[in-house]
Amino acid sequence: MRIGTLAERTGTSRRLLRYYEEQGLIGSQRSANGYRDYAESCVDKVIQIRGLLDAGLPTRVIREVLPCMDTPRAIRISAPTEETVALLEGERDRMTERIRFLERNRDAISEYLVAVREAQAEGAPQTPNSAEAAVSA
Amino acid sequence: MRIGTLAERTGTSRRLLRYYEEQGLIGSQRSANGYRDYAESCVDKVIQIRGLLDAGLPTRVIREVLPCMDTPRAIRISAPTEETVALLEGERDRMTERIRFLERNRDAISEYLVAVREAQAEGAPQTPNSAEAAVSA
DNA sequence: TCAAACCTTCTCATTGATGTGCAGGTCAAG
DNA sequence: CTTGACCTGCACATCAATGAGAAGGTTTGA
Repeated sequence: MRIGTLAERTGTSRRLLRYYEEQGLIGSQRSANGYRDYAESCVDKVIQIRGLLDAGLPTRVIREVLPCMDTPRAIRISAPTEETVALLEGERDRMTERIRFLERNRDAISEYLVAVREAQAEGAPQTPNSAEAAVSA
Repeated sequence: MRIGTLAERTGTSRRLLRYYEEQGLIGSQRSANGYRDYAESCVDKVIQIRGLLDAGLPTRVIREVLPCMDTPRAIRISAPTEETVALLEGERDRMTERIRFLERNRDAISEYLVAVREAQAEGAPQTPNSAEAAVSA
């Protein structure tokens, strides 16, 4: 498929897809006229890239990790070197750390939201902002 | 405490602490000589800022969120506007999404690592890279 | 008291990562 | 021939963070 189709199907701009290619995150064939020609699997790949970037992983890491998660999974074991395995183990651990971090902070926000609701429900049903004056010092 | 102490206790650079103040994330008193004087609570605050930034929240959002998470929690509810609450709910959901995504991808890496180990153990004990030739197409 | 070592201040400039905009040109279909 | 999708390449935008330099405060020990 061409870049416009991929852009539409993944919800990213054409420009960004070229950027990801430049960064080595995705690849493409070229048609005779020079147009990029993407495989079907690129759709999932791009979505995955978006997710990983949004999760805070830098492109450098995604570039390493992504080839190991090709679909269909079973086909490609692709003989990693020991260094690659070590790197992946490291990344896996870092991701676990990151997950914990996110959970802690999300929970803090959640707790706050609960506290706000409670304060609004019991404390000041008439003026929702009345807590401020009492506390703002 | 002065900036060097805070930097040491939070593991951030002095430079970055000044930057956070410039961004409105933390505050400080000034001593007679102009030196910044930080409250004890700043230690936790800075660590939390680090966590939230790492979680992908922009400073603009953290600036909104942070006053809501002051310790001790109970004292300050600080009357968020409805917009802030909505924003926080959005961020909370986005973080949950991110967590799910990270978990999925981390698990994919884990699975891959397991598959690699199995392949190495059973398939080709003599040449660890022999899988590559069979698959690399 | 003096000086060296260290800490702090401010400001301007820069880096690195993730994108976006746009100009100038090519290609293909109506 | 016009329109729209595509190409390359350069510049720009934003955000978080850092570097460097000049000037002044603080501490400590000779």
